Amino acid sequence: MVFKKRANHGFNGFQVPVIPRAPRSARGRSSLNKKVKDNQVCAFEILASIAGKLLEESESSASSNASEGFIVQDRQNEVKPSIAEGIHHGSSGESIFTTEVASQNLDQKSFVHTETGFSLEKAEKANVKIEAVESDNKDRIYSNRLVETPEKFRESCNRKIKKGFRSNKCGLKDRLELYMSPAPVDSKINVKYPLHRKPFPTDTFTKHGNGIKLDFRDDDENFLRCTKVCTKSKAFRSPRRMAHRRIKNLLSSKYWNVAPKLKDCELSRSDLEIPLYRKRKVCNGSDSSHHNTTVKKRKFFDRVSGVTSDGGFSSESVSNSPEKGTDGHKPSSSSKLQVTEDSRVKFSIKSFRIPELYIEVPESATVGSLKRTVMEAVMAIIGGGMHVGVLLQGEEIGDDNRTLEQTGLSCNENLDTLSFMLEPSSLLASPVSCVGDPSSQCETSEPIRLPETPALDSGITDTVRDSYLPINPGNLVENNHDSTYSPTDTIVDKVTPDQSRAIVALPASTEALAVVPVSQKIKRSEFANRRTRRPFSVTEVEALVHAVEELGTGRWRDVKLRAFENADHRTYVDLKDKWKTLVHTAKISPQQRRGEPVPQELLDRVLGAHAYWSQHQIKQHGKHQCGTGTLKITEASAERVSTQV
DNA sequence: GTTAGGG
DNA sequence: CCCTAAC
Repeated sequence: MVFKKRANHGFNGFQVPVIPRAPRSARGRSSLNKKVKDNQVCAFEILASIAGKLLEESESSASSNASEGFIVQDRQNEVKPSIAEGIHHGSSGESIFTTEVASQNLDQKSFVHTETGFSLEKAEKANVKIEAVESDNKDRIYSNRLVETPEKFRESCNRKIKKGFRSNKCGLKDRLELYMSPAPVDSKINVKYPLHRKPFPTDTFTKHGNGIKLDFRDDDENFLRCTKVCTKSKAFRSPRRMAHRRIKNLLSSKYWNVAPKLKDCELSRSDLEIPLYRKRKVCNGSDSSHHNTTVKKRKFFDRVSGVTSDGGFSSESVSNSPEKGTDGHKPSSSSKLQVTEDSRVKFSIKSFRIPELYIEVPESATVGSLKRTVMEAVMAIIGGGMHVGVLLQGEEIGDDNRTLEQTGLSCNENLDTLSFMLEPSSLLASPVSCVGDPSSQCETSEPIRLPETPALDSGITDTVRDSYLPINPGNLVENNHDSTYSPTDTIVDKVTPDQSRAIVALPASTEALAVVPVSQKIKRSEFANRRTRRPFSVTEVEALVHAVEELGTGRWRDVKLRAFENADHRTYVDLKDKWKTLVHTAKISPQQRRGEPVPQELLDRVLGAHAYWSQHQIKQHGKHQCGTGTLKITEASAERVSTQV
C-alpha cells in the first residue's frame, strides 16, 4: 500500500480547482492489495486528504485544495465514485461510530461545530485507529466525531495512519464502512468522474460560508437534533452536502440486496442505533468467514426547500433564480427556478443524491472488488429504476397532465414548497418527505419512531399533508409513481449526468411534470407495482368521516367523488380500506393504535357513523325498498349517532 | 366499474 | 395497500 502525500496546494478560494481532479489513474496509482498480517487485507483505499488551512480560509474563499493528506489510488477504479471510508474500530469490542461529515467547503466554524460526541481524546482512549477521509480540492469528508479542530484532525490522521495503517496495527478487519464521497456536482447519479468533475456551485458557500453549521446527522441517531438544526440552517444547506450524507440503510435487505447471496446479519432495526453498532460488528466478526456482500440502500429525495425529517435529506434543490436565458440548468451553480417572460419555467436542480448505501464486504475482498461492489450498488439503484417525483407543499404531484401553471408552479410563490424527489421505483414505502414549512414539519414528527420504522414512514408526512384539505381541489394532485417507472434493465450507462439533468430546466409545458429520465421510460415492471404508502392525515380522515356520515359506508365511489375528488392518489378502494381500518382503530385501545393519532373525536364519529349505517343497512335490507341513494344522514343525525356510541 | 372482504 | 370474487 502506498500512500501518496498530496502536496498542499493552498487555497484558491471557492473557485474550481485549476486542475480539476483527474481520474485517479491520472494522479498516481498504487496497489491497494497489500495485505496486513493475519492475512487480512486492508480492503480499502484511503483517500485521505486533510484540509490544512481551513482556519485561514474560512471566509471568502472556500474551496481550498486539500492541503495534505494521504492518498491511495487504485488504478482499478478510475471512473468510479470516490469513496471515503471510515474505519470504525475500537478495542475491546467497543466501536466508535463515527459520523462522516461530508461537506464541501467546510469552514472553520462549521467544522468546529460539527464535533459532537467523541472528542479526539475520547477517540484515542477508545482506540480508534484511524479515520480515513477523502478530500479533493473542494470536497471534503471529515470524520467529525473525532475531530475538534482541523489541526487536530490532521494530526490525528497522520498519526493514525502512521501508527495504524502503516504498521498494520489497526485492526482494520473489524469494520469497514464506505461512504460515497462528494458526488458529482450536478447530479449524484453521475458516477463517472471524468464526466462530472465540474465546477461546483461554490457560490452558495461563498455566501454562507461561515454561517454554516453543519447539519449533518447520523441517520440513525440524530433525528431530533438534526431536525432542529435543519430548521435553522436550511438556507445553508447544500444539496451536495446532503448528497454525502451517509445513509445507513434501514431497509430490509430483501429489497436492496444487490449482490447475490447477500448476507446481512445486521438488518435488525436496532442496527440503526449507534449503541448497537457493536452488535453489527460482532455479527460481522463472527461471520467474517463468509464472503458475502451486503448492500442496502434507502431512498432519498431532494427538495427545493424545506426540512426533512431526517434532517439530511433536505436541500434547496431549486430556488428562485436571478438567472435567465436558455441555460436553465446550471448544475454547478445554485439551483434555481425561474419564471421568465416567455412563460417558461426554468428549473435548476442542484443535485440528486444517490440513496445512501450501506455495504459490507468480506475482509478478504480487494479494494477493487469493493469499489465494484459499491458501483454495483449504485448502479443497481440507478438502474433499478429511479422515479422522480415533484412535490409541492409536501404533496407529490402525480398528475402528469397538469400544467405547471395549473399546478401553481408558474409563480414564485409556490417555489418554496417545491421539491423534487428521487426515489427507487416503488421499492420503498412512503417517501420520507417532510417538506413544506421547515419550521414545523419535522418537529411534530416522531423521531423516536425512526429506529423502528425502517421505511421511515412516520407521521412526518402526515403532518405535511395536514396542510391541505382533501376536499380542496387544486391542492392535491396525484402521485403517479407508476407512470414514471424505470425497470431494472435500464442501462447503467445511460444514467449519465446529462440525463439526470434532463429533469432540469423543464419547459412549462404539459409534460413538464412527467419528469422521467429519458432512458427510463420503460414500462413498469414487477418492481414497481405497489404504490407508495401514504398514510391518511387527520385532515383526510376528517374528510372521510364526514363524507361517510353523509353517504354511508356503501357508496365509496360517491365518497371519493365528494371528498377526495382531487386527491387522485386516493381511490375509493383506498377510502373504503381506510374506513375499515378506522373502524378497527376506533375499537381498539389507544395504546394499540399506531401511526399518527387520530383524534378521539373523529374516531367516535367513525364508530357513530359505522353503527348508524350498519343499522341502516339492516333496515334497508329489511325494507327492500329504499335505494342507498335515498339514504342520507344529516349532520344532526350523525351527531346523534356519534353521541350514542 | 363498484363493492365487499380477505390477505 | 393489494387482490379478487361478486355484482
